[in-house]
Amino acid sequence: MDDIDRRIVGLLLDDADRTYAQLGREVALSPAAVHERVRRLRASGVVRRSTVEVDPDALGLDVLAFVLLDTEGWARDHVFAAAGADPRVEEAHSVAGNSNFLLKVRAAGPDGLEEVLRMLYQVPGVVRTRTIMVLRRGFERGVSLP
Amino acid sequence: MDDIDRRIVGLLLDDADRTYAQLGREVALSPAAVHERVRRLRASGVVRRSTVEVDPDALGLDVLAFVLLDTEGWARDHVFAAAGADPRVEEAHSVAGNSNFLLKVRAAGPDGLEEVLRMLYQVPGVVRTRTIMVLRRGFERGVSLP
DNA sequence: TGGGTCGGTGGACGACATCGACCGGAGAAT
DNA sequence: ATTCTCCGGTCGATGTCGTCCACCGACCCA
Repeated sequence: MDDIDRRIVGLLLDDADRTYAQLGREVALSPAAVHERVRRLRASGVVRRSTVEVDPDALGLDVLAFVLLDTEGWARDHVFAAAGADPRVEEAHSVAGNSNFLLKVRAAGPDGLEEVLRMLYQVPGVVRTRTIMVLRRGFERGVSLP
Repeated sequence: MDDIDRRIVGLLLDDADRTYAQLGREVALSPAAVHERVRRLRASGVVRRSTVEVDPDALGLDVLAFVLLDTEGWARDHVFAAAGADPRVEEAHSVAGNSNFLLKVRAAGPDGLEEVLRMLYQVPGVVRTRTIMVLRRGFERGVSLP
């Protein structure tokens, strides 16, 4: 994980369609050398997978909300399992503060969000939810390098 | 944007390295037909770009937090602009509830997070922040189709 | 000094993306 | 009802690119 690796990761984060020849030109290496570095970045788990960034609205996913979850007792494993099983929950974190968990939920309409909330109340230990509705998305980008 | 398009998007979300031949087999279409559909999905903005999912820890980004932002007056444009200029802010949303904005911040160590907070207080209108620190990431996946 | 290892180069090969020519079916207009 | 048109598909050709292999130089340590 040297500086060249970090530059390669940064370039791939920006656009994973770059060819090895292009990457090689940008980091002053042969295509084969870049190929080998990327292979190792993937093998070591630094690069997990390549995916595609989509417009949620185009898929009808027009509701975005963050849900704070309050629980009683140790509920982490149940919460993560239940949340992970619903594709509408994009993220789940255990957090510090007044609540125990924070989920990011994206759904097609308010009904979808409500279904997620109902599902969450089935989870043993969950006693309260507080939903922060997103009015307007400023931006959503993934990890990006400085 | 028919059902086949949705299936293609779902497959690309899962793994964008699939060849057109593979995609074609999965949706019962020729490689060329899939190629044309993907070209149009990109042109129409449904698919924005292809990127790579990385392990934040491998890049030293070990701090994740959500920051609730309280403002006075109309501060949206300033907030989004300032937040967008800092690569440590991965998301920024205008939200309903007790606070006006919700940011997702990922940094290398607590110092990076504090720098982001200091930067935010420079933004005209910002009067308070509340930071929700993530103790443990359950999962972070992007949009996924049911 | 000399062998071993690691990471790089260059070239060859086959797979794949990409394009063009052709084709068939659904609608619209006559 | 028939013909025209257009959209979206298949098929096949071509050039680029990913991928592998053999070789090489630098560096480390005995």
